[in-house]
Amino acid sequence: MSPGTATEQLEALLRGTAQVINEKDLLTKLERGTPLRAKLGVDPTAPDIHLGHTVPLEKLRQFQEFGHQAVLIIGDFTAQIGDPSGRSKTRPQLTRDEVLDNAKTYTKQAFKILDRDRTEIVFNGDWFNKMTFAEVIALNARVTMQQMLQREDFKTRIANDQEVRLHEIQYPLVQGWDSVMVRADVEIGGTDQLFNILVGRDMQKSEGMEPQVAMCVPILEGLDGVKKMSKSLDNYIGVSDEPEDMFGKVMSISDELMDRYYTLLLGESRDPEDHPMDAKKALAARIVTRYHSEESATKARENWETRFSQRDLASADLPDYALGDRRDAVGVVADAYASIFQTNRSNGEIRRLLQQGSVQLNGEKLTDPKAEPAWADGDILKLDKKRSVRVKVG
RNA sequence: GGGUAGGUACCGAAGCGGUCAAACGGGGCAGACUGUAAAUCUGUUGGCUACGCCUUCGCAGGUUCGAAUCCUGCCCUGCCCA
Repeated sequence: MSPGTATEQLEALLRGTAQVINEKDLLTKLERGTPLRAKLGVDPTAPDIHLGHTVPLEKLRQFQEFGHQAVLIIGDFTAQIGDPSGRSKTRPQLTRDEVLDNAKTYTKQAFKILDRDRTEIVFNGDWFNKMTFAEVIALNARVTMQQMLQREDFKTRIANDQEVRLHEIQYPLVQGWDSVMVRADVEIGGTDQLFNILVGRDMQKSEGMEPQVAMCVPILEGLDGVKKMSKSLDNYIGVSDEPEDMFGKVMSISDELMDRYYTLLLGESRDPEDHPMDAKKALAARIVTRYHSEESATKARENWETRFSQRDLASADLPDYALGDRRDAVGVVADAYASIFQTNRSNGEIRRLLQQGSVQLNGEKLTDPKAEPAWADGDILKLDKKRSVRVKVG
């Protein structure tokens, strides 16, 4: 992509955004022809980034492609406060070590999307950890309580008689101050960040700076299609997920959600002539290609087809499960879940799964919890609809 | 500081001396149907060495044959007042 005129850039940059405050300011800034500083703040509350995070990251990269400077703020400090955005409850606070660990993997993954050479990484702890209490108070004096309480999240919580703790009210302030510190021209964020970003504008104005443009991108829904994609809800597709997983997760979404993913992740709409399933396979393959490679996408697709369309587990590529000490149905299934799928299930739960006909051994339902089948090398053990393993003995 | 309403399983919310591992709804999980879709239907949803046993109803004690339910103290939250 070449820099293009200011108007061309504007048009491209506005694509896929939900709200921009305001377009005129953005155009003015673009017309100056000097590289803009586009800020994106991320709180490393969890190590892995998922497709939900990629929406603003892709937007940031678009700025880079036009020759602008990306400023990625790692909220090592803010992560410890906990962003109340979209939250109905106070977030648990993280320790500094957890945050720094998360930050490391986070940036590594972010560079799957961003151009490293045109990204400036800063930690907001660099300035906040140095602030004196007097300075903190002074920061607080810049805004009014009423302004902070205008925030939707707080309003609803208050309306529902739920607690709002004072430190949460500080969050927008802190995020806003980041904008001052990095002299942001534009701040990118999800629509739930609008309030915080606007506080940044106010802060910059009061510092005599030109206010940043608030650019909000839509929030990506998670696999359930309702709630926002997040690690804690376990409804996410991680950019580091294995190709097979990634492909499978995309295939499990609803058709409506697929349309949403098409626009938000690929920036286009799907061909309504295509069969929804084919469209979904295409989407899945493109996502896998983006974060892995075309080969792994093709492979993932083929394997998915033999496994789920043709239900041919025998020729599918399945993880190997080395039989442990226990040989009874409950023991083996529990162990397989734990060792291969990192899923801990209680014996009672496994017993239920067996009785409900979830488990199959070489295509035969295994319903007796106490059964001790004669396990053989290469047995196909299907734990549930989505999870199967190939048994290895000894 | 005073008054008042509360703290029940993943969430919301019943229960208010035994029949309570705790109604109901949501969510989750599994099965059927299918396109590993949605919708729908069914089952299930504390743990275990399982017709029994153990741990749960903010925490700690107490009353009682017996407590989520009664009493005492403590902790926490909302609301009103100061």
